[in-house]
Amino acid sequence: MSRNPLARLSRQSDATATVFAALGDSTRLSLVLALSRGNRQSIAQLTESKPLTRQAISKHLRILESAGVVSSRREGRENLFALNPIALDELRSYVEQISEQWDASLARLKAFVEK
Amino acid sequence: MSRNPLARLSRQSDATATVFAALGDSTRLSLVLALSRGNRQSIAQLTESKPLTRQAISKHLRILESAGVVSSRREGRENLFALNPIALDELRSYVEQISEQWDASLARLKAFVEK
DNA sequence: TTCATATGCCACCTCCAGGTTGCATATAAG
DNA sequence: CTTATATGCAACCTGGAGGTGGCATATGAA
Repeated sequence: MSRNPLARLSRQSDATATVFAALGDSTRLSLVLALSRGNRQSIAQLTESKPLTRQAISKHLRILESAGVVSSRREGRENLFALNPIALDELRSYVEQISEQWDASLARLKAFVEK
Repeated sequence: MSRNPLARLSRQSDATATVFAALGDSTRLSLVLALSRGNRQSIAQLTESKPLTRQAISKHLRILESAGVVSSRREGRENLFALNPIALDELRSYVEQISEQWDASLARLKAFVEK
């Protein structure tokens, strides 16, 4: 088990690409936005405000779910969706790791130049 | 100009979806990773370690560039690419805003239940 | 000058993401 | 029981994403 941050990032990168891809569609991003209010919402509710078919929204929700961004639970005849805060945390940590890596290398470069 | 955080998020969301989409491909994510070491690298250099054609890598780099994740500068006969830290900052801020929104709504819910 | 290297541009191919419609089914409401 | 609502599933369509190879061109090296 290496502690090399680049190696760690590279190991995670496939799953991370999936999460990024899930968020890389404006419809899905708007769904995430709608769910970020914290209320669990059914597919029908999430469809109401959007110019798409219920089936389209349903597909998007499945994509978000299989990426771990969202989780669902059947309740009666409706399927209620909510954000999965864990995915947000992982995403944030990934972005921060890349930023830090980048900042570190810039600092190294600066130190070298000023030497 | 509303101060409503959801409205602000929604206004940004199109550009943000583009950035997420740019990072939502494992090849491009690995390019970002390679560039996160901080050295400017040419297309040929970035292609070396990958099982793809130079043209494919070139296309991916253009996508990253038009999303603002990367910037390039022609130098002699080579085109040198580097990470654009601004995009990373914006991404981080977006993820954090969604997280905060989510946390706030959970807190509200908790307060309501415990009332 | 001549040769090798680094890119850009273009045409072309294949496959899947994003949408739609139609039909079946389960559950709530009257 | 009958009707309306909420979803799931499957077939189908279309455009663009991701790759390739070929050829032209600019620049560094011998």
